[in-house]
Amino acid sequence: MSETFGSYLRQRRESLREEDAGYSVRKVAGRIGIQPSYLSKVERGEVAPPSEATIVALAGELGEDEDLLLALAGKVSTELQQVILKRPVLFARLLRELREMPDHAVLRLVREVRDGDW
Amino acid sequence: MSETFGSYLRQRRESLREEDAGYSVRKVAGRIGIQPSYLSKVERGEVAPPSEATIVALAGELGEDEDLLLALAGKVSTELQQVILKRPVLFARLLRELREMPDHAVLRLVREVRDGDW
DNA sequence: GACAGTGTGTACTGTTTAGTACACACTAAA
DNA sequence: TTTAGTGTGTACTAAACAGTACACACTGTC
Repeated sequence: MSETFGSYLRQRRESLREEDAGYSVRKVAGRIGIQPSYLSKVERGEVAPPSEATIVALAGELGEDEDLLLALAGKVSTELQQVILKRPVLFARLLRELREMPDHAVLRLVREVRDGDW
Repeated sequence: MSETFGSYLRQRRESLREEDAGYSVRKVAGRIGIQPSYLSKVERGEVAPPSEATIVALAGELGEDEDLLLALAGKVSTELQQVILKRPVLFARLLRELREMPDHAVLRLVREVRDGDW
């Protein structure tokens, strides 16, 4: 796997850092409660992406979308998994059906459901 | 967690066994390539559910739905996860939107998509 | 009464996950 | 020139995961 997660994280953090010195490796690591050396290794892709909890904390700290960041790490949030696990066969069918659909079609579906003429 | 996976498995296997003696713990374990003692422990919930690969093999052997069996083990197939991971934000929104929807509404959605007036 | 087949108890194992703890070398400021 | 702050290298680890290997006691059959 190409190491997108780490470099994405590093870019985002360094970008925030240009305006706020509080976004050093040490400070960020300190705020989310991990070792700076570990965050450094994560950002450089020297180790695998961290746990879901740590990724979520990072997302909060860096103002990023949790689902996106988790996806870059190859993970689906347990929250979302719970949704599927309650009706596995049904959602499995839906997802497979939607696999090849273009974004805009799925998006239209989302809106339809939300605006609920159901 | 209440041990639904193991007992479900055992029930299914013993039911098949009534008509075919080839569904003993030993025979089934042999065919899917695991130790009988391990399958026994799994069925009695003495150990955690097996890996995805083993569950899929069991589903094939017992004529069960893979997604259902995986769900009983608290897992979502990596195949399905891949579908989500390709468009994480979009599918996250859809799934959260559908979380509270009744089965029949979701099912209607599945049909609509399949019959593709899109 | 040997024999094949059954389920299960006990003990152990390699691999993966998700990190920690500490030290080092470098830079900038006071 | 001490001091505070920076990123990173090295070494180690506890817990979880996903099983294996073997032996035992029991049942039915030939």
